[in-house]
Amino acid sequence: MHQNLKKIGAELNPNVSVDCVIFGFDLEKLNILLIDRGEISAASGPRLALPGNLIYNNENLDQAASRVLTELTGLQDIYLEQVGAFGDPDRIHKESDREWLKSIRAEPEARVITVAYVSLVQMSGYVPQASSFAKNADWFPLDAFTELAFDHSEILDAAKNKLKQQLKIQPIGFNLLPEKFTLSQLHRLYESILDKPLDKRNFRRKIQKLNILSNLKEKQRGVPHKPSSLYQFNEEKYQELTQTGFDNFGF
Amino acid sequence: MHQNLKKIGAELNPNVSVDCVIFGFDLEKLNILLIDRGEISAASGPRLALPGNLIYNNENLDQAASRVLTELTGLQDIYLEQVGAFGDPDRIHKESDREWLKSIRAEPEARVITVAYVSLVQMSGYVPQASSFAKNADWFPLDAFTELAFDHSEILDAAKNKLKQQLKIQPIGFNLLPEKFTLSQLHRLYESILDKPLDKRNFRRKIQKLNILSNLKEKQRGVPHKPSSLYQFNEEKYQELTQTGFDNFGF
DNA sequence: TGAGCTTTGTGTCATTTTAACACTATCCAA
DNA sequence: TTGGATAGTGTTAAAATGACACAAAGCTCA
Repeated sequence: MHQNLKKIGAELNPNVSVDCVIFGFDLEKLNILLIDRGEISAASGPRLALPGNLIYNNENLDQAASRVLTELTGLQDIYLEQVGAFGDPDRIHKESDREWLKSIRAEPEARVITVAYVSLVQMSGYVPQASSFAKNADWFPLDAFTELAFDHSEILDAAKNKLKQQLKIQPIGFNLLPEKFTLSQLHRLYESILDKPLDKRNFRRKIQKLNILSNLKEKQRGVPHKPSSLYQFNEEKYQELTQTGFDNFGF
Repeated sequence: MHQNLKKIGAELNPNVSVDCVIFGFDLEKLNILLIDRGEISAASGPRLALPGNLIYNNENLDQAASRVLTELTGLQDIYLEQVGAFGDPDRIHKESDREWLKSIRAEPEARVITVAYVSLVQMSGYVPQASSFAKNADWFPLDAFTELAFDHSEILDAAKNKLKQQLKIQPIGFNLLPEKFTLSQLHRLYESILDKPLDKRNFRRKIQKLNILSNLKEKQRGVPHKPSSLYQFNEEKYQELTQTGFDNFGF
């Protein structure tokens, strides 16, 4: 039987976990990083889940989120922002979830509250490598979605909303786009996050007024249409604006 | 010695707590509801703390917050909104805090992460009644502040910020003001929350355009100056706007 | 009783921001 | 060379913002 361990030092805390919602952009649409839990014998629940696991007692929540993300997917050095805590007593007790937990946890029946984190990365820079209990780790398009394990669909929704809000008070894009990018790509990114079309000319005017873009005197090559100018974020101004924020970027 | 209890059913969870940041408005300034932990013998740390305690394993976080608030301060039926989780491993291990925890917890050394909640109430409607381990519960002005127990000052800051943000995307005031109130009172409320002066005329113009106020054809009485018109929130429109929100209420 | 104190309540104007809208330029491919 | 695809650009009308000052109304107290 499972006994509680004394919760000091570097022991896993059986009651608190972290989950990571990692968004990636492939220059067309948003994707999310999920792990595959593999075949679940009896009740056939969803196989996909957010990367997440119990915390250790000697690490803080932010550290735990980074560690867990790395352990399950190999991704490193990602800035994670807290979304909030999820603590329904039954959140992990669906039949298919319990079965899986039995295979990976010392106290599979323990009540676990989880703290969710969100981040944005440039997909091409991060190739997931599954390990630990993740059978696989990969990017999945955010649209056309199936159900996730536990309450992870709910967490994903909360993360999406957080992201939308964030967009209104901070510049976003630095982590999601390659170093050189086109305004159309940035435009698509904003449309993906806000999940609504934005007028092209108005978008360009507004984003330019933020004064965080440098127009490299360089053009796309090899595209079967008029080539676009390439831009770069002015890192200094971008960081400055990230710190101070703006009251609203009213789209 | 303290043994871990099996974490099922209605047992306290030694690793997760909730803390409540309750703001009240006295028509002049913001106040916050705190409990007094009483005399602490040895190390003389702060006596004041946010009302908070461990959760039970069979309740969700929102329920736990409501219950704990009621148990410690007597306040009931308050809508609480989550601020976030705070989980530094040492957040409750200052000397004065440990000493106090020994007197009220079965596992005073356990690692505890806490989930913070925030709410707004009309002070006059809620008279705190301390009980449980709260020696006293009362309102304290938000300005001119001393340190709080644990990491509660940090939590308070986060709650204040949450409140400021909220103000920009939702109407606020319904819970904080008496049924009939003046525009000046609402004005002071907004200034208190945003912690900056707002132009009187511009404020009035803007708030009126929201279309959530009914001008009662009634005036203040007995004030030693020109009496103000009294207003009421149009509950229907207020709720509607609370649901849908607005993109920005740019002050 | 009227003079003084205090707070209410109100409008304008210049500037900025917003939303809506369509056509030409450039490159590649066939 | 033509057709297909995307890039890039400006105007206008309407709305929102921020700055700003003075008369009206009630109370108090000398």
